Amino acid sequence: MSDSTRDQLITAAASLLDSGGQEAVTLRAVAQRVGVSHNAPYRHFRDRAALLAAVAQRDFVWMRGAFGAALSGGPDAAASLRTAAAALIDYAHSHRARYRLLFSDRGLMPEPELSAAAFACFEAFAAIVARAQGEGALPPVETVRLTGLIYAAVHGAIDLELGGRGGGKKGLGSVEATVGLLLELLGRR
Amino acid sequence: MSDSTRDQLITAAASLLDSGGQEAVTLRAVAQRVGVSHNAPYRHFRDRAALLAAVAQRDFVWMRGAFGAALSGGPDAAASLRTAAAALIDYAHSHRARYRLLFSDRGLMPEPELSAAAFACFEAFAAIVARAQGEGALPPVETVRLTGLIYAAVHGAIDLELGGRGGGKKGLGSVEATVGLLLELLGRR
DNA sequence: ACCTGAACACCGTTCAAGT
DNA sequence: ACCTGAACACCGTTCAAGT
Repeated sequence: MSDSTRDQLITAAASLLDSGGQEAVTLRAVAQRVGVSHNAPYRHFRDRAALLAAVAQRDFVWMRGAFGAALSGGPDAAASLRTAAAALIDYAHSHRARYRLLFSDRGLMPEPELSAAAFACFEAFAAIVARAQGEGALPPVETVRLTGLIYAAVHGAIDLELGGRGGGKKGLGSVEATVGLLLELLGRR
Repeated sequence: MSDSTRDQLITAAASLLDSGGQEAVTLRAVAQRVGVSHNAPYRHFRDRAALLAAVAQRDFVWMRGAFGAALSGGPDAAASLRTAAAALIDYAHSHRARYRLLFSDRGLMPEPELSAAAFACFEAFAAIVARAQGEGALPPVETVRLTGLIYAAVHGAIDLELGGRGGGKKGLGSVEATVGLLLELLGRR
């Protein structure tokens, strides 16, 4: 059984994002990869943005699963937190354009299903933070706010690097080092 | 004395960024605002990216000045730090597309002058962090790394909000609140 | 229900000229 | 040195048909 045309279009778009970035994802190139005419995608997606949203949707679900696995897999919540952050960083490095599609792209969020998937992903991360707070590895402030802070810091470090703003001459270390510093400083009490 | 055509093109591009975002900045629209033919910009900029880089360059210089003013204007370094962060947040809210151009856009940084301006801006921010450390308001870790962390967190909070990822349902507060929480937690020792 | 081919309006960029 | 008009290759999107 082969995938449906719709699934093939999503897969082709994701692959083009990886190999050539956002600008490489033209509906014509996507259609060509699947072997359909250049406007066949309009039978499955409202427009280009909706196709990209479908790619993001799929990845948000995967990411949520990775966070869930991190929570149940570590020896303690602090380790789970580091595992989750590492998963996010690895994903960003392996799929630069897709990372930005999920976490930076404006004009994608109106899709309600996508917002829900993004929210579920955030909640899975928050569950790890909550447990780490319970274990005393993070300060006992309101969990949502603390999660928002850590999420923002990790995202910011990744995004600056992807945009070429973190590079060598500024002297700031890797994304991993920045996140490590944050967790270390938050852990001291 | 009117501005040079080059300056007028930069101003027109910045204005279009504010009113319609990146996609509104077509060389044709820019040229039309200035009253020249649609390809006159090529006499002043290598291509569209170079024009956008010139906009970013101008704003990086302004931002560096704002950081410098924050450093010399506050009663103490902690206040200067909050002023600098507030300036960044205000700029992001007032010029959404321009903020992303400066801090997220890939494929802009190759321009060496722009990299230098971005670096100078970061250094001005680092000077504030260093003084805050000297006053005991921030932990005594390596200044570059701490600056990178704070920069990343502020940027991440802003970028998530600009991308629609910070919004209401997640329950995380405003960018100001997130940054405030970070500085509060870093200040406890 | 799904797909195709032609067409439209729009871009960035290049080029041969013009002053 | 700076600007113009025509042209090229490329897009997203729409539409009238086809099976």
